[in-house]
Amino acid sequence: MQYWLMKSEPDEFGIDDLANRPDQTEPWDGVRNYQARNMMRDEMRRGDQVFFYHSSTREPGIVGIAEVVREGYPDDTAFDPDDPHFDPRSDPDNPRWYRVDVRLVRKLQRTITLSELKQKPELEGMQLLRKGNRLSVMPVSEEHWAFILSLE
DNA sequence: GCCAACGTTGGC
DNA sequence: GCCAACGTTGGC
Repeated sequence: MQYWLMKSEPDEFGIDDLANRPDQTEPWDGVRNYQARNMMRDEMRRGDQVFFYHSSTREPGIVGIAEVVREGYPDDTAFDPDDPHFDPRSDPDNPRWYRVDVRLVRKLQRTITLSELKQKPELEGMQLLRKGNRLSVMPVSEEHWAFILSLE
């Protein structure tokens, strides 16, 4: 099993939105970055655990845990001209963009904030904390996963 | 709202 | 294939 972190802006789709979805499950669509696409298409497996991270908000940080329940499949929001993530270069016969489905495992008891994570020497080298990191989907090592959970 | 960092695009 | 211009991300 592998561990991941996925970012979402709570104004767009937050942890409570996931909690309120049918079966607490949501397709993670709209990602238009090749590195993130490759991970969703090729690497994420059913049962993998995911930190749900709130970005671009007053207090950015990890707010919950989700789980991959469906492995990579084409993101058909790219085919819909009315969708904000429409991409005319993605062809249904040769899809450019992929998504996975994730289901809520649980909300954390509290937000583990970015500023708190930055202060932990144990997390040195974590991708989330690297300068200029903009990936919305990234792997988390087992050690970092366990350490972060111990902060809760 | 600012701006640094980074990815993508497209002319050459 | 290079690289300048542009758009986006995301913390602050």
